[in-house]
Amino acid sequence: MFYLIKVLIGRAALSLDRFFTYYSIEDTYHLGMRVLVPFGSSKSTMGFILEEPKRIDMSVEEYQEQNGIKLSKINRPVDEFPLLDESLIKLAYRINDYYKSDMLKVLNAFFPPSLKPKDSSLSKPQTRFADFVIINKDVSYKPNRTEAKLLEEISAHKDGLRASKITAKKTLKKLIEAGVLTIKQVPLSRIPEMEINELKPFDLTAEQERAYEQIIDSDSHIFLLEGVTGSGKTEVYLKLAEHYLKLNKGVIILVPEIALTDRMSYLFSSYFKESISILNSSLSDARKYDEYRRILLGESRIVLGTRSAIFAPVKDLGLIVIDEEHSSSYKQDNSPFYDAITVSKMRSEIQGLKVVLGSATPRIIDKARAQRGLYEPIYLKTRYALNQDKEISFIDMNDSKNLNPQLASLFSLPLVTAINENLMKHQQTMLLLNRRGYSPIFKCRNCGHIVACPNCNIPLNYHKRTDTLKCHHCGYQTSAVEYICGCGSRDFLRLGFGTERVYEELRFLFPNANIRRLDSDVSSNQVRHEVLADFASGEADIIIGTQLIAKGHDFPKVSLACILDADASLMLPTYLANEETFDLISQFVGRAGRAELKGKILIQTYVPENKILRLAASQNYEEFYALELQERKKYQYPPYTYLVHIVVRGIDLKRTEDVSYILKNYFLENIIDKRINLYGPSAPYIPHINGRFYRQLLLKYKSWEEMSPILDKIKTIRIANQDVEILIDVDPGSEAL
DNA sequence: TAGACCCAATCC
DNA sequence: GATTGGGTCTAC
Repeated sequence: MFYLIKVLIGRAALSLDRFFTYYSIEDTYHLGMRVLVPFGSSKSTMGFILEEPKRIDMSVEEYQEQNGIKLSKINRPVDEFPLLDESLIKLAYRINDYYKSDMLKVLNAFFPPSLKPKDSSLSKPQTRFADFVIINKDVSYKPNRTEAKLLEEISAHKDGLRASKITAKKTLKKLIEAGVLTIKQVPLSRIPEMEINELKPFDLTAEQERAYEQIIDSDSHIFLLEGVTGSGKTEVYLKLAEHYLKLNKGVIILVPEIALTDRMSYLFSSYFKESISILNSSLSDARKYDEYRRILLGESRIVLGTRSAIFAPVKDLGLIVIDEEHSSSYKQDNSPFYDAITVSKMRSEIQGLKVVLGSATPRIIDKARAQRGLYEPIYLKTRYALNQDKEISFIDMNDSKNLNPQLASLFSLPLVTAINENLMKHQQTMLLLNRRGYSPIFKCRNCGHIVACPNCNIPLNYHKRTDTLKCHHCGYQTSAVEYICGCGSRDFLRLGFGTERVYEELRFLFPNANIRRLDSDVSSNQVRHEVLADFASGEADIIIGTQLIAKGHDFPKVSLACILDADASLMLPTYLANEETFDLISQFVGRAGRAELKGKILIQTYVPENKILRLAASQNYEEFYALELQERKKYQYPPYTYLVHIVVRGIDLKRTEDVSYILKNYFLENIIDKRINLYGPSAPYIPHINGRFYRQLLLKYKSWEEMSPILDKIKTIRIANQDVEILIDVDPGSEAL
């Protein structure tokens, strides 16, 4: 009698995306465990058990003979308990099937860094242990005075006292020898005690109460909670989480990014105290592991985190909330290219749980699903404690009346006047420019050459503070002072504006103002926090930033908000350009005039009549939705068709092109009389990144049942062309590179 | 002629 | 992905 154990080898290779079978005499191996197995020439390789081992009632020798195969013996388990339960393994299979990935990449997305299959994590510290001293109550002993004092100290601690905290080592040793005290190894959490403030109990408004009841009572599984900023979605989430916790069920709350988790995590941790785990990328690997362990053991029942928290192994998950569901950060832009919203729906189908998608401006595709009855729509309309009184002006940057040759090109006359007026009133100003660095173009004064990235061949951005030239695409950077043009010149023009330059220009124009800058070049989270805190407290007069300043934060004293280059994102080569522009601008506009102050909004644009800009400025989501839906229909984009973006990349240009044509021919043969259209192959906007050449294809399809099997068979092409990578991005976040 | 180097094949 | 083994290249 023995057990047949199918193991997925934890090494990334096309030919290893299948099971290898081992045997064991013991019944210690179960679904979801990591194990060590001999593999090829290596004695010990990490693998995963993704199917429950099968008991075979004959000897290993007999079985090998009957089936004509040789089985190796499994070495040992890695974990004392399974990391994944049956529902998570089902989820992994579904993700793998939908996103046309491979199991190892999918598992890679599931685990925190220290458990990821690739760096086998065995040598790394996993759980930290510490010695704790506990009292043996059944041993009778007459302590002397010092001993009694120590015993008293220890008994004050319910779970024992940390051995390292005891100074009376001799007494300790003596008592251990006498058997009164024992040393116990206790797993230590690296999670620091959170500063928890008492949160006043609150009541939901009638409208919030209605939304809450509707979600709990309805038979639907997916809800689209549409509510403007300030309509109190967060309070609804809190009460929902509380409800599920009372039912002894777990909850996952997803937020777009760390900057946003601050307010939300403060609120939730104050409310749920030690039963919550907060996951974000700034945690150390060790802490991520500790949190993962707490979730796995059921110590924390509520998980608040960014995209990857959708895989949290929460016990008896009952509810998933996805806040700001329109955020592009829920889509992973590398393999397995999953979208947390799609994954949440899969978890819902597997586990029968409820999903709440919340947003003031839902993704077009989700709004359409709600309209078609796939999601249950819920509205929170009332905006409270907010001043709706706004004055919006569009500044036509083509109109010379608005410009002054003395001023830098991004500063129109009405803008400078408005900032001056606002400064005189001691009110705050926010400026948005979605471009970091000093200038986007670094051009030789002698020969006119524009300095480009050696990897990507797109213009390098000049950064003044570090005096470097940076590629915003691949991260390449080089010193600017030492740069010499091909023509021998060292004299360069810096053209165009990034936030760094706007900051410098503002200092020059308004020397007495207190000005701050916030973009992803502002290095640490700590500093970003300080910048935001300074501005929120009213200490700073002006803040210039990228989209980081548009989202989430509450700045009650802002009365002027300006978008310096509103058209920038309209030009993006994706069908989502309008949607992204609308989101960014409407959110930014929402920042001004939130309290008692009247808000003034200035929008600098070369297309002042553009409808998207107009609707965004007036935060008219419903009308934008209707308009954009017509556009999508006209050009056959989601939700009228669905997309698959295929990227081919390789070291060798010729091979990369060849494979892209192999794919083209393959698709052409297979899409005949199916509702599938093929576009490409084409060279993407940036055809060469980090020494690799890129080509892309786009598929538009109507039916996944038709599309899916065609994508499955790409595996054969992959195997036949291993020198070139083929990336399949189902439901891409942008269909062009 | 040993060692360096490269490529393809294999892994229960 | 890691290792192996075989084939070819190369330097003294």
